[in-house]
Amino acid sequence: MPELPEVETIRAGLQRLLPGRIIDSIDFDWEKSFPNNTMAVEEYALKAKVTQVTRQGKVLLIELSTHYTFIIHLKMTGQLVFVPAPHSNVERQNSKFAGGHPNDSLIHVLPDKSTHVTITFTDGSKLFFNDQRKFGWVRLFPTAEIPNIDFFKTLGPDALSKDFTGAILFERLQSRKNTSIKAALLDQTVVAGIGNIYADESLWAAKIHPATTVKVLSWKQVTELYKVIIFILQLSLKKGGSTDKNYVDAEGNKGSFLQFAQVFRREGQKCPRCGSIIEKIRVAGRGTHICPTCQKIEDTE
DNA sequence: CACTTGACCTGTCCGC
DNA sequence: TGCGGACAGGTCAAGT
Repeated sequence: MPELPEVETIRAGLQRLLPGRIIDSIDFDWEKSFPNNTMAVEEYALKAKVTQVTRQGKVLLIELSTHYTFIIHLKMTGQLVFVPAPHSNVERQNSKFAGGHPNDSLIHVLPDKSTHVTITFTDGSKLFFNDQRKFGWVRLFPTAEIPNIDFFKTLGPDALSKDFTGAILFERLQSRKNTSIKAALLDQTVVAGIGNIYADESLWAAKIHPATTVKVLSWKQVTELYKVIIFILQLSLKKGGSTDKNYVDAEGNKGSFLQFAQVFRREGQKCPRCGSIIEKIRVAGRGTHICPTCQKIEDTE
């Protein structure tokens, strides 16, 4: 369930840790976690240098000096954890890690049974792709061809980019006007980066019932929804994202945003705004958390 | 085309 | 204690 704040936190960590490193070898134990042509990997990934790490929505892009890029989707339980070389005192005594790497234990526990891809760099450091449920994947693509992939062609604006505004959200929602607002927010072709946690939190903050049909929402409501989406995503980014079960950042640290969540995973507790008991219902096939008092279905039909 | 549902997986929890 | 089944949720394929 890494969503935009989680993927961005990982990206920022990897951008500090990876550029300049040279890939020495790649191992994987599950074909679908690393669906790539062996020849292409040997020719364009091995001995390649990492140039930069970027992100589009929930997708991470590790760009290489060979003009190929690793496209990585973590789906629900994916992790990307960097571990310095076991005996690299230089790495482990730098300013941030003075006194030892904050997650020294990872050096000893990784790889584990959820590790499906391991990228080893020439300096002995490693990047582990762990994925308990095996839904995620690491794919190698020519960098120039990425914009032509269907997923990226249809991807909506990144929720934290300048291209995403209240007016744009309202406009893009018009293509999904007969579905629920929750389903529309989860649709990555409308806006990229929102998943179940931030959809529920945003709709609670905007006082909109998740099952509300998109077409009945007013301009004012959509504008308010836009504002709270940005606020919540930025707050989560500051807190290092949400750790429910599996999420950790590039160095194995958990995020603390769920401590600040108002409704997600809080069924049975009081709504912080009105005191009603938060309920868990099902909308768009997903577990959905609402305050039954603050979030009423609007019926203008 | 718009929209919904099931499949992909494994770990966990709940009821019997 | 063990076992079946529901559930967790991002995306795509297949269905209506």
